[in-house]
Amino acid sequence: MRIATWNVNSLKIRLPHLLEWLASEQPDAVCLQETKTEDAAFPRADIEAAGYRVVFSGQKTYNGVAVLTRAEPAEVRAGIPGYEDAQKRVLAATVDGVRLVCAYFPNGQEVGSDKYAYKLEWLEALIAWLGAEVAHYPRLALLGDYNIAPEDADVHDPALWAGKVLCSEPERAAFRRLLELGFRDSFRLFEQQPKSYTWWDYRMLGFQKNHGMRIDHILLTPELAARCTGCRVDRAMRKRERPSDHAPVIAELAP
DNA sequence: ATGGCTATGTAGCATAGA
Repeated sequence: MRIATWNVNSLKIRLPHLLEWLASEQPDAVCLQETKTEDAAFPRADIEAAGYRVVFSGQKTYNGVAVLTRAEPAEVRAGIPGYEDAQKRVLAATVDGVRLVCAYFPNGQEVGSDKYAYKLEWLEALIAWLGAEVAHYPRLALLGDYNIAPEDADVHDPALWAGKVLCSEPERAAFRRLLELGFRDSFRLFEQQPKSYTWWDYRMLGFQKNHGMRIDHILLTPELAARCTGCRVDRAMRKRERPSDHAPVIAELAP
């Protein structure tokens, strides 16, 4: 089973990229973030024509998540239970015996800002919820744009980013707390190229210079990690005209 | 040091992203 996550930075703009990528990579399940699309305007027909079922939770302009699956999804739930949030950031579904949680973590803007406080509060709610979920779903994958670079090795210029949003200690501590729930970082289960990133700034030739960060992740419960045979960043679509600033991350799970 | 792009909403810029 091939599962993937991709922050598309507007599904409307990126739909041609997505359809081409689905055809070439043939994933069994895909979690999308930043669809920026209201549910009424979601391009369901195009995605179904490509051979996927799709569920989504979106809003105008900001945020928005979707889960595409080859098989019929079950137990579809939007949001973090008990955490009221107008921002559409979380969507969960079960497919092929795997509980998929698609998440678009808050950016946080700047350490000390209101948005940063919201990010930390949101992280608390997520961790509390997932602590219970992993007991209920031993085969759970948390896929998404975490907006956290877990280690300095995940940042092209750690000195420049030290203590800043995406790299601050409270954010990294939250990531470690996810690991303490038993999650494994699928990317780090395998030997990888140094300076592997998933996001590059549109400005200043960020991609061409590989000035990036690894902020999109696939975390797996131990049972799924034991089945994981590979994880990679797919940079191909980032090289195209009008790309998303994020590249997809793809993990392979043995039956 | 800042921000250089990109997307959206909406009609000339403001906001947000990371």
